[in-house]
Amino acid sequence: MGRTSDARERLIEGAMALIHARSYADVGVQELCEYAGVKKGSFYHFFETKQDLILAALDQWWAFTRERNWNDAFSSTRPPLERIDRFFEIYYEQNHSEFEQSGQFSGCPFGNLSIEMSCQDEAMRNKIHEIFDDVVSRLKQTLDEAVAHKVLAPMDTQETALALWAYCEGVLMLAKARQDLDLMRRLGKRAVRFLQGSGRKVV
Amino acid sequence: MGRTSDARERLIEGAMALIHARSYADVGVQELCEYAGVKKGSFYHFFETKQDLILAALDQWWAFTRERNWNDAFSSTRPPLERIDRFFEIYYEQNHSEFEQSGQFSGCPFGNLSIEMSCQDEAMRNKIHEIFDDVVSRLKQTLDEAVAHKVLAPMDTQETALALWAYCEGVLMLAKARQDLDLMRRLGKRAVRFLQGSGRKVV
DNA sequence: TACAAATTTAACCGAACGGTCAACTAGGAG
DNA sequence: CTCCTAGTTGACCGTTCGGTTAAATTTGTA
Repeated sequence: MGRTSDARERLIEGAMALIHARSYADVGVQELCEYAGVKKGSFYHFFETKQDLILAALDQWWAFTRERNWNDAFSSTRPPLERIDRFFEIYYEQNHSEFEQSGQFSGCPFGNLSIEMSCQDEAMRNKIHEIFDDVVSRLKQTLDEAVAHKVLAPMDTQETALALWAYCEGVLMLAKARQDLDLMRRLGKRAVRFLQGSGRKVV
Repeated sequence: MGRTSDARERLIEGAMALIHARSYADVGVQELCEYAGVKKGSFYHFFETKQDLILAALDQWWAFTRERNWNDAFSSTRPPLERIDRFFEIYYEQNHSEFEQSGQFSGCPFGNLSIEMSCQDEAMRNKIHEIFDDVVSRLKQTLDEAVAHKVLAPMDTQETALALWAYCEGVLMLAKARQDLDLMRRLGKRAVRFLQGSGRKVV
């Protein structure tokens, strides 16, 4: 069988790069193909639709992110609250190096697609929903540990994990709107402080 | 002079409705015109470009939001922390009634456009940046008052206001990704609790 | 009533959109 | 060496994209 071909890989990688920097609707199949050095006919040999490519790209990008960043941030050698700090820090570092390469601060690829597509494409919304749940469950585990170690007061860790992830995405959005990387660094550092208000009822 | 004509108004109103529900790129000039019952030639009589219409629509929508919602939430008759609560509540109520009308939870029109356009259109990014600054400055005023009334510990109110707005947008995004209105209600109620962790250093 | 400005209309532009197709090429397996 | 198939190629489809144009029509004013 006619084997070997990295066209598929190049399409997936290019897709994430282009769409992260712009948007799903703004990047066409033609441009995706040119960027990857692939003819349109080949594109449709590997993927049924443009949506299909993006779904595959989301899978791959997410697996990569999980592997590369999270084993770092959520390493069990760190104290729980430091993991949260590191979690935000890694997001910052990534956007920082992207900024130095492209001169642009594009934010979170999942968050971006989520906003653009959630009301237009159920399959994509579901995939991103799953990814978000995955993040939230790791955050929850960390919070559980922090509560068990008594570095955080007892709280509804599931809800707080959701709130924490919302905060993270919100920080990315706000910093993107201002094209202000330093804001992201500063607001990231506040995450743990917010958490410390979560367990108690102070009047 | 040939006067009267609400074509311009109808275009602006339709633009916000359609683009809020979908996205800038996904809604074309043709569809905008059909929705408003206006021919394309008329569109370009009132607006130079599609971007021009959206810029005008942002202005109008923002003026409307300011007037209608904020005089409520930020009314000086409310205690400061209640204003924050009400701020989140109003966002919830709005999305709730939109959901009942359209069966869809579209999130924040400004946040949505911000994510889609910040890296593609400087004029739009600047407008949204200004809008965000406007929100943040009202939140800061409220926090200042809360600190002065000693219902909140001393803190950097500017940074906290930014964090609060980021949280709000993040909650909108997460709830949109899940199409879960109740999540928005619940996470909104946690906002004040997060604030109470902001002033102190608890170990 | 006449004039001019504001508005509407429909026909039109080239380019790009997502997607299809049939013919062709390159390799590995029998 | 032949056959099969995964992969490649470029021409092509109808539709929509954002935007233009010039002529017609409505309108307020003098």
